[in-house]
Amino acid sequence: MTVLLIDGNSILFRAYYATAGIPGRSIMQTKSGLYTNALYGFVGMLIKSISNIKPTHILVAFDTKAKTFRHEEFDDYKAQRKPMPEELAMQIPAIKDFLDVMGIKRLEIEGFEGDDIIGTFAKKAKRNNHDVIILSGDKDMLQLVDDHVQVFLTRHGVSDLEVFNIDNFYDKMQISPKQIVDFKALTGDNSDNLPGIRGVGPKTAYQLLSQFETIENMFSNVDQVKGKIQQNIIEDKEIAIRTKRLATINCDVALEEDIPALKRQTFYKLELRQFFERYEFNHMIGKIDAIPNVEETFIQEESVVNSPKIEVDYSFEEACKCFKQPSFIEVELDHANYHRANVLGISLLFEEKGFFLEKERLFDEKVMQYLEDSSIKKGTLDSKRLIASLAKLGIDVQGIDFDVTLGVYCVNPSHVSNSLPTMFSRMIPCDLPEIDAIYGKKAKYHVPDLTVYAQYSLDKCFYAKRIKQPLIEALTSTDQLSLLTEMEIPLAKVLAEMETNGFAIDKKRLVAIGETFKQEIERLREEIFAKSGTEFNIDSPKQLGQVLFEKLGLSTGRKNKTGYSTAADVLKSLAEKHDVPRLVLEYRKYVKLYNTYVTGLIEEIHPDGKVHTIFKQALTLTGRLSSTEPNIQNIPVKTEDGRLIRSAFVPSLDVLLSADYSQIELRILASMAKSAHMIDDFNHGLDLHASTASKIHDVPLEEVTKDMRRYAKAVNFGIIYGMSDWGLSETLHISPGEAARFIDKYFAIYPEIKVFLEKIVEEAKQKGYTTTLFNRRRYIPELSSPNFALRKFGERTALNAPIQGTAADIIKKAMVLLNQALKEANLKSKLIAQVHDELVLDVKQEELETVKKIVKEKMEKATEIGVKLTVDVKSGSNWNM
DNA sequence: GGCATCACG
DNA sequence: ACGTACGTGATGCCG
Repeated sequence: MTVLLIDGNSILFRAYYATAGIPGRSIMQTKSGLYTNALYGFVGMLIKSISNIKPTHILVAFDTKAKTFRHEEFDDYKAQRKPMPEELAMQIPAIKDFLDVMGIKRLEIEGFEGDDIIGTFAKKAKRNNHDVIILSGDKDMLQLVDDHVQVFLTRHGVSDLEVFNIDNFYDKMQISPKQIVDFKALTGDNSDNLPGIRGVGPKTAYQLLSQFETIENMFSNVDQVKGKIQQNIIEDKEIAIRTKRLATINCDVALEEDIPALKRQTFYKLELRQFFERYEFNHMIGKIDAIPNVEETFIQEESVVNSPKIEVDYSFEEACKCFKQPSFIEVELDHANYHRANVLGISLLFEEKGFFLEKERLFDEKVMQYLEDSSIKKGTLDSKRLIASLAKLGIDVQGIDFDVTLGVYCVNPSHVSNSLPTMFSRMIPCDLPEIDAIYGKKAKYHVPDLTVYAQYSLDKCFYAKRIKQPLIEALTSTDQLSLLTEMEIPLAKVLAEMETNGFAIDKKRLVAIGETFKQEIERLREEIFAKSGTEFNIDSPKQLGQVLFEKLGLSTGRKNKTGYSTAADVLKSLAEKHDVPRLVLEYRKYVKLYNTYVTGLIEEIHPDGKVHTIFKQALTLTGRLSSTEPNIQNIPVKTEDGRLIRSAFVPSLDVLLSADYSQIELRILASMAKSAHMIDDFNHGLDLHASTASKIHDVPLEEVTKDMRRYAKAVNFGIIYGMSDWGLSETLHISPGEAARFIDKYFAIYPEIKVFLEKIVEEAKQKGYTTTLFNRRRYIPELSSPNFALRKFGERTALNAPIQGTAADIIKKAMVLLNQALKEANLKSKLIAQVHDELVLDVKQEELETVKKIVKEKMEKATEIGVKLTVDVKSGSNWNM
């Protein structure tokens, strides 16, 4: 039996200072701003120790903030010690969490230091003939070394340890373990603020201890000490005796627990893995298997799941008998992109039994009836994926009333993960494999045996079913259930239809446009080479930087992590001085258009001549959608050449219709802040930016110049993003002073806005999250960061998220209402895209006027927010309108 | 796989 | 003194 006793505070300090405060390197943090450097060092040290020492019992002892008997006895004890840095103190709860996850005993006792707890347990352990290893960064611990006790001291960092035991002790220290305290009594200890005997340094101390062994013996024979030191010894005797007493570790602390309480408990890989994910120690996840558990091997089944999992039943007849019951359904596909995939089959988890139906079975009448029966409720992991996948087989899935991913998204958008095991294990113990473990990834992608993916599929349902109730409870308690059931779940169906509808692309036109871009690129490339006098890879920021800043000697602008920035604004400022930066900007524009929007887009065209994007419904932290494969939310619009790309987006019916909310975020701001002026301007159909400009400059509306409007517009937008005077000055190319005056003037005009912005940040700080009109939450942990920049970031996020999120809510509601209205009116026209504040429809010519009316009506009336919502509707033969 | 860049609202 | 507007996705380079 080996007992490992760890001096928690001492190791923490070592771990913290080993990686903090190195010039030019900031303290390790997670994305959300949690400091993790000490945690990281501690975790690494502990895992290494467990692996090497394989202790049966472990204790981590901590100091408490309370005073100890040493303070009672000596006011100045450790008086000069700086307080623990805040960045370290805040990591302690995480370290304690880690110990709990690892099943390791931890202890702190008021009135005693960690040392005393360790000394006491060491004494108990050796009485029972256990081997003891003490881990610390503090040399004081060396006094505990004896024939049963070894001390491992940190040397560099926390994982490089030096072993002290009874055999090597004298060689290393030239004194015995017991003399450590005598040595301190003679020389004093600066770190504990303990005085020694004046004039006695290490050399004299060694000499005195070899002569007298202990200080008590020395005092009894002080006449044998020569010279001036004798006088000091006599005068400082009491001080030295006190120092010895204070430096001596108390090995007789009255403890309730004995050695058996330190026995290591089994740890669970899943919990540990969750812990590593939470603190972004990603590379440690792969090492979990190597950590010896209590029984050396991980007990996989024990209490990982409380109820036995359900085995797949392949019997079709048995499945049919359950078709009156609600179920959880998951579809298995042979491709990551469900629009390009073939259905392998579906798993159905009923109340007690689970089945897998292969694709062919889905066309059976009884199955189709079950799936299309809206009165029988079904839960899913991703309803949009299920609906779209089965729609291709001609099955119109009905009755979906739950979607666990959307449920988690509503509870906390940051809890949604690409990895189902990660997402599930936040709520319940989960040993579901990663999808890559079933299908492989990249080049290793393959469809495994039916039995493999069928069981995997059913397992997914199993976990989904188990977290349904906790999710509903969570959503009910936060008043978010209707956000899920009345907004997100109905929207999933609408989005599935939109994606399936697809957006038609005029490929010939796109190719032709691409040809002209290609020529431009070639021409610009030659000219750049000629004017810079060298041939290089213009696409490499590194090489471009060398040419611009070294060869051509242009003045360097911003720097970034890898070198000098060659970003657009930097090149723009250089364009006046030299042709090359101007040409590079042109070149980049065409390369972007060609690579991303010609070549890239063409690859995304399906055999039906359309692109079928995937709207990510549970990804953004604000509630917006995002779009991938291809992203149809960032198709160029700002430049003439860019708009050519848009002209290749065409109707598959007769005509395209685009409807966009006019300045919806500013209207939401006006509404939330109850800004009378701003609400009035919007309700009277005024140009808000012009109106703002007129108020700022105190001129009539007619006298507002273009520049005045442009400035006002920048301020209006900046408000939504939580701008600073500096940020505004950068975008407007004015001085920060001028920008600050603009902002002051703005708040004087709209005082309610200022109050609102302050209130919303304050409330977010207090609650830890923000909410939208429809109770969507975004948690903002950065608000409590000690890091100034992160905290400021949190504040900007806090005022942007409710606005951006409410806009997202409103258009989502409008989409559900609009889709419903189009169906009820039996129209063939259909929704095909959403771009945050814009909806695009593919319209039958004869329905155009009707559809325009319905779209405008549904969007403008989607929600009443106390400010008029205005929608502009356009139509055309392509998306460039 | 991270970074820089640039497309959108 | 800090470090600098919110939210996304696709691409090419580079270690």
